[in-house]
Amino acid sequence: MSAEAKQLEQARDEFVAQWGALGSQWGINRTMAQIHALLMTALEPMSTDEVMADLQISRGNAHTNLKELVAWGLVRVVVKKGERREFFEAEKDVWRIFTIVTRERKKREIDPALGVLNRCAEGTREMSTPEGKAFHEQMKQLEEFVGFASKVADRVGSMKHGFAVQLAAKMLG
Amino acid sequence: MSAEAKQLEQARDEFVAQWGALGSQWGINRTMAQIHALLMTALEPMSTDEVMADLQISRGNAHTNLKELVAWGLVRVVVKKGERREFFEAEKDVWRIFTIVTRERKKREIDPALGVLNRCAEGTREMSTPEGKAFHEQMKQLEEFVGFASKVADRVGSMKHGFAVQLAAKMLG
DNA sequence: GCGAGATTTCAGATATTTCTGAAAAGAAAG
DNA sequence: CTTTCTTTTCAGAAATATCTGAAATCTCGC
Repeated sequence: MSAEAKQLEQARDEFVAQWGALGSQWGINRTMAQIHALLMTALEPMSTDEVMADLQISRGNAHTNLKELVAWGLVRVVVKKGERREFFEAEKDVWRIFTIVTRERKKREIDPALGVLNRCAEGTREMSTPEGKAFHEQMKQLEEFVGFASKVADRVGSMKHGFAVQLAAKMLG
Repeated sequence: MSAEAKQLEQARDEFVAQWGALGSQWGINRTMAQIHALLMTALEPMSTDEVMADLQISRGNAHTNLKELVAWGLVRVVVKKGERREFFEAEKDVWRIFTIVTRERKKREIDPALGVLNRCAEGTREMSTPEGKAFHEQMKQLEEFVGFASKVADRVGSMKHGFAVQLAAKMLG
């Protein structure tokens, strides 16, 4: 193997390992993040067995996390002709990855919060004591803000790349 | 206790419990999120012992998480005259909470990612094989995007509320 | 319908994170 | 300096999350 190939392998290994570590920080399963990193930097779709071998993980683990990535929409199943096995291919376009993650995180992090705040604000609407009023007020403010974040996430998550770039330019300019 | 006081207590308990559960989703320790919820809805600063009693947790746990919240900047230590103990008070302004969390998450989630991508892009800059070029290209695109996210986070994290509202209006309008 | 190859599931094993409780260290008051 | 109240630390316990490996299920070609 050439020196360059070795260097590439090393860089890719670091990327996979570190992306996995970062995943943990992001509240994403380490293995799921590693598989994502592996597929993002693969030239060809990979089979479950290839993923297992590369990351040294069990079939069950590989399977579960591949399917989870497919559920997120970050990975597609690919069928090759003449092949009975499934192959997996990651979305590589950075903007698409971002919009997918935005939508997914909104669903998991923002929407449930909004539900809680709604109920807590509603249940204390008519209160007359200072404690009750203060609590209701705090819930209302949180609800308003999170509701706003929800709208922003929707908007950003469905933006076309070009439009986002324009908006960003305005923002940073 | 009046019916209204009971209802309030119930609403607050739900808020604390659910905010804690949400914390987990967000990659934040459950207890830390619960303490934050408790303090955000407290009229007066609370002592460690009050927090322990309300949440039914140990002193070590209460202490560690209170100090972590102080380190984030979401909670302030308050000294009352004639009192030897420390009291704790949460930041209640929603926009300030948001900017604090934005800065903290940037530091923990975005900056380290940028470091990894930088190194991986640099280490493969001069490669000549298709594999090497493709990998380098992918790293460069990720780096560019995450670098951009970093700038946006900085900008948002230091915006005044009024300005953010204006920008948001443009964005959602 | 049967066999071969592939996917899916899940009980138990591991690893990781979080919590407890008590001991040590610190700090104000006398 | 000593007492008393408070904060801090941390080893071991408990709770959670994740992974393994093998058995069950599915699916295609014949």
